[in-house]
This record gives sequence, structure tokens and C-alpha cells, in this order.
Amino acid sequence: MSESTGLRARKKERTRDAIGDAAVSLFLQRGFDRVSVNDIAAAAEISKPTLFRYFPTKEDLVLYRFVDHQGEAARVVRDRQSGIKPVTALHRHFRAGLDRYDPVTGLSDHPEVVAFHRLVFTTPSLAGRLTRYQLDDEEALADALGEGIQARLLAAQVLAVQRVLARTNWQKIADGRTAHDVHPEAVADADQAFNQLP
Amino acid sequence: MSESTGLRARKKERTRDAIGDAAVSLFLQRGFDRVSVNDIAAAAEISKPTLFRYFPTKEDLVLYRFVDHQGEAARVVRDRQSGIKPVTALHRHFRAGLDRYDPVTGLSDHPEVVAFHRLVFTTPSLAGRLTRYQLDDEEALADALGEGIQARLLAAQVLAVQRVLARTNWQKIADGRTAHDVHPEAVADADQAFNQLP
DNA sequence: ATGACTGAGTTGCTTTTTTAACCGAGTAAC
DNA sequence: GTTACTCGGTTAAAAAAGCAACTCAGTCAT
Repeated sequence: MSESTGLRARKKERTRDAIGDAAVSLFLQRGFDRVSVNDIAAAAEISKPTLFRYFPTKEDLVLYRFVDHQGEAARVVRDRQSGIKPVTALHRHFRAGLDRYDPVTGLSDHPEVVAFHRLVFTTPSLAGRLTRYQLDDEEALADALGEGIQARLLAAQVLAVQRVLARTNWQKIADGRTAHDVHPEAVADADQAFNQLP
Repeated sequence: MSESTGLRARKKERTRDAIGDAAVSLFLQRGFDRVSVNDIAAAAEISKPTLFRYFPTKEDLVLYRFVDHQGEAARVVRDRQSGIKPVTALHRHFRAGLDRYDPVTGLSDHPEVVAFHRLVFTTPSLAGRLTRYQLDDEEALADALGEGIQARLLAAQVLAVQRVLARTNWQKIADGRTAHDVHPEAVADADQAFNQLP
């Protein structure tokens, strides 16, 4: 088994995580625009230019956790077993995320995750930037689905569905319920939503 | 109060410590020449050239803890209050080291320190290199003491005395006694030794 | 409205680190 | 004896990080 990543790559990854974690932690403590990039750089013990070498903008410091899932939908479609319809593959993948309470499904009641989602949804510049990421994601998914306008339409609908499902789940949890409690409804919602897709 | 060390300096110091600690820890586990510099570099998560930029030779990886005390005797003499004889200043300084169980006096029963001393004394190349350090130390002390042959003689005698005292203390502790138990004898030995110096 | 600040990004230059390749001595295999 | 290791230590080139100083917006006094 090769888990040898090379010194350079390993340290870069660690630096990236350190910056991202420091940023999110500070943002959760004090709010997005009460924290300067200087604060983050200081907390992560790196210099400001280094910070911007890892993250193009301040917003990306928050959203890099989503970026890591960038293109995931497209990948699911591409890697599906033959004979399985794209929508089915996406449905199963979302369902699996639900079952392991993956934060991207909105179905996580870890306090940090909940706070993080509130941060994103209630900070306009972050929500804005997030939709831009989702557009990229949509495009990739459309490409994976095929060529014409139908592929684009389907891609848009799938991602819209996932967005709504995730927000719905998050909302219920933000209202104080546990992820475990919400799980059955989340599964039912997902089944209904995906099944009425073309 | 300024404790601002600058990012660069702070990280360098940390890297140095990481290398030194990794090295000593491995040496204590497996013995000096059962550990390659590659092992040390890997454990400290730095590359081999980096290791050698921090430490000129493998031996220095062990001895840097002594190097940090390099020139201490000379400094004690130079910084003594006026009216105090050099030997007296050195005597008091050694006595103070005894009182705080400073490892350099040999009067420490921390298992790690004891094992470390055994490592140094029982590994020929290390003992050899250590005496070279002590020669440098001796020269610095001689310069601090004055010009002629007398200064050199005194310097040599002082350091010889300190060496013997430290080894004597260490030997007693290696035989199983506690530092606290040995302390009175160590003080008596030191008093006797320093008092019969010119 | 002008001037002084603050904060997001950037730029040029220097220092540090990684990488991979090498040297030279020792040593074990055959 | 030659071949092939391993190990201490070095070198050159390229990547990455630090530092200081800068631009460009906004903001908030006076």
C-alpha cells in the first residue's frame, strides 16, 4: 500500500487545513466580517500572501469545504455502474449521504456544522459565492449527463432538488431536532423529490 | 512588552526543536548508530538537506543541548559583579545549577535526562565530540579570564572540575539514588572542589 | 470634501525547504 | 575482487513561504 504522499504535498495539505480551520473557527466565534484576513493569517501562523496563495478570496476561506465536493455529482454520474440511470445513481448517492449524516445533506446536528451552515446562509456575500460554485457544479453535471438542452435542464433540476432537500433538513435541525429524529422524513422527502424527476 | 519574534524566526526555532527532539527520542529508543539521519528527518518531517542546515553533523543532533550552554562559563565571568572573583562567580553559578537540579550539573533524576547522559557517555563518537565542544568552551573562558598562561590554566582547571562534579553526580543517580538525596553531597563536593582552586 | 484609517488583495525580493541526484567510505555477498 | 548496499553529507534547481510596501475601496471624522 502506498500512502507516501511526499513531504511537500503533505505539508501543503496541512497548511491548507490549518488556514481553513482557523478561518472557520474565527468566523464562527465573531462572524464573517468581524474577522480580518490578517487575524486569520495570524491564527494560522502564516503570512498574508501565503493565505491568498491558498485561497483566492476571503469568501473561499469559508466555502472550501464545499469546494472539496466540487464536481461530485458529475463524478457520481460518470462512475455509475452500467445499466443504472443517472438520476438513480444520484438518488442513491444522496441517500447514502443521508445515512451517514453527511453535512452536505444538511442532516448533521453537530453544533459546529449547524453553526457553519447558519454562517453561510445568513452572510449574503457567502451565499452569493456559494451559488456561483453551484453553477460550476451544475455545468459539470450537465456535461456528464450528455450534450443537449435536456442534459442542462436535468442537471439544473437535480441540483435544485438537492439544494432544497439540504436546506429543509438543516432548517429542521436548526429548530432543535436531532439528525436521527429527522432522518426518516429526510429519506421520504428525498425519495419523493428524486422520483418525480424525469 | 514585545514578544513579537516574527513568523520566520518562530518557525525556525520550532523546526530546530522538532529535529532535535525527534533525534534524541529515536537515539534513546534504539541507540545512536541504529538510527539513520534519514529516520530522523522522516520523524521530524523535514528533508535531509534541511536537517543538515540546522545541524552540521549527526553528533550535533545529540549535543545541541550542550551547545545551547556554549560559552556559559565565559559569560558568567564577564557578567559578574565588580569585586567578585571569577572563581567565586563560577562557584555560585554551579551551585545555583545544583539547586535547580539543572541537567548540566549531572544532578537530575528525570529518566529521560539520565538516559540521555548514558547515551552520551557510552557512545565514543559522542563523548569525543563533546570534549571538542568543551575545548571551545575552555578557550572562551580563558579569554574571559585574561591573557596569559595563568588564565588558560585556570580555565582548564575550572572546566575539569565541573566535568568531574557532573559525572560524579550523574554516577550516583545512575546507581539509583534520587537527585534530592544526592544534593547535599553534590554541594559539599562542589564547595570543596571550587575552594581548592587558586 | 479632504484626510486619515482600515481591510482585501497584490507585487517584488529574499530566505527557506523540497527534490533528486550525487560523492565517498564502509561492508556484506558471491 | 567486483558488485551492490547503506549511510553520512553535499549540491543545484525549483517550489514555497516570509516580509514590506503597495493599490484600491470603503468609511468616518472634521
